[in-house]
Formats: sequence, C-alpha cells, structure tokens
Amino acid sequence: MPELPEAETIARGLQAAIAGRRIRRVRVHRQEAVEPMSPAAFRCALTGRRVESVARRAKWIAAILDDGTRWVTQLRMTGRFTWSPPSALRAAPHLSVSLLLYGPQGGGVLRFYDVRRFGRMWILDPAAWSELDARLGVEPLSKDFTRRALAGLLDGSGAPLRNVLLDQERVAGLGNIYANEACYLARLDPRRPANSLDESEVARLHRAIRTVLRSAVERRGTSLSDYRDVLGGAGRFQADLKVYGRSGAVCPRCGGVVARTVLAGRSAFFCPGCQR
DNA sequence: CTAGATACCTGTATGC
DNA sequence: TGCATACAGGTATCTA
Ligand SMILES: [Zn+2]
Repeated sequence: MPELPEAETIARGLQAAIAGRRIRRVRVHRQEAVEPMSPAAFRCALTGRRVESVARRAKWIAAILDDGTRWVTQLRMTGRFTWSPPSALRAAPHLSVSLLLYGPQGGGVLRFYDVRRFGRMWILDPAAWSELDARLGVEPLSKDFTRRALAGLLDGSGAPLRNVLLDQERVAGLGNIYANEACYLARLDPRRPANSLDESEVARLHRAIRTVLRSAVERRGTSLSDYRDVLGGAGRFQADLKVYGRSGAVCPRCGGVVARTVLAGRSAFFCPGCQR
C-alpha cells in the first residue's frame, strides 16, 4: 500500500499525534508483527519511553525515543495506523499492535492494523539504524537526488526501467504506482533497459519522479482501497493517476490505449502510443 | 555480482 | 449460489 507519499503523510500525522507523548501501555496482538523480538521484549522497550519525533525514510516510519533508540515500522502492503481518543487496548480483527500514550495535552490510542500481516515493527539501536539507513538509496525529494545521481543509478543495470525504479537500494521510496506514473510522465517505456537512457531522457525522468512524488505528497497519497492517513482520511492522488491500474483507458496525452504487462512478477502500465 | 521467481497472507473481483 | 482463479500498494530470500 504505502509508497513514499503515503508513508510521508502517515509520518507527519504521527509526528502531530504522538511526538512529545509518553508510551504508557503496549499490547502486541499478533506476535509475528514484532518478530524476531518477543512481545514481552517489545513491550518492555517501549513502555515508559517518550516519543521525541517521527519521520519517514524510504517507506519506513521511524520514531526516535528518549533513550536514543528508534521504533521503526514497515507498513508493507496493508499496514495502517490510527490515532483515536484513549480507550481500552482490546484485540480486534486485523489489529496487530496497540499503544496508549499520554502527554501534557492529553493522550490517545495508536493502533497498527494490518490485513495481510506483512507489516512489521522493530526497535533499533543507533548502530542498527545507521546500518539500515546506509543500505537504503537516495531520497528522491532531497537535494542529493540530482540528474547526475540518477544517471549513475540507471547506468548500473540493464534491467527494465520500472524494475530499477522499484529497487529501494537505488532510489528510496518509489513503489509500483509512482514508478509507473513517473515513466508515463517522462514518456519512457517502462520496459526499456535502464542503462539505455540518453542524457535528455534521464533529465525527463528525474523531473518526472520529483513532480509525481511532490504532487502525490501534496494530495496526501493515493487511496485505491486500504490506504488511509492516521486520522482515517483518504488520499486524493488516485484522481490524478494516468496509467496505474488503468489498462484499457484512453491516454490523456495521445489518445492511445493504456496497456498492462508483467515485469518481474508485477504489473506495469504504460501507453504504447507515447512512451518510448 | 545480477535479475527473476517465490514466499509470506488475506481480501476482493471476476468468470463459469 | 458456490467455487476456482487472478490480483493487490512490499520486500526478504532463494535460485539460476
Ligand atoms: Zn499516450
């Protein structure tokens, strides 16, 4: 579900909801959500800690705690946070973890729901966090993401462009929706070998990635089915999708018909009329 | 090393 | 209605 814009929206929502508050109670409803930690060790690591801040890195959500550790979450396909007024931490369908937090301005319950159970949480010490951070690629909305940097990343691979854009060790945070939409915006065929792009094509792709991500962050993400922000609100970028999930639709740019193919086991959408 | 396939899990849509 | 199949926003791990 969540790619960079959704994770960013959720991280901002969590920053507003829980930064400055202290974790009073923790319940792990499904232990696989915190593996390889035990539920007891997970509860122990969080209970009594104050949340200093919450931010996004790639598609990860990371909360910095007052003991210097990081409480990190990977939402994978269907992970979702909700923030609501204080109440009992009861088990519920699809609920993996719940936490009760309080601060000077009151408190609430943070719940982590996950229908498909791929999502997971960890507690990382600073060294483990650095290791993770170092493994992840460049943030596409940062100033480190230059045309030259992108060119270097694409040069290293003859795999289809769409696949390379999904590699989190190259560009961090693009998922299948935005990788496909960026190829469309750049008028590039997602099946093209990544290292076949010339300089002007790389420039187009660079601009397209930033444009599509900035716009999707501004629209608070894409809600196709599961995704909601921390307060339950839907994103609005689904109305701006040009190709993703739209095979058979008319291309708004050239009047062609949007096609679907499968690359590395995942759908790729594009317009054969205007993407080369 | 690379790149593709597979596994993980549940829900929903579609077709017979 | 019931049942089988395909597919879904991700990523770790296996295999060639
Ligand atoms: Zn077109």
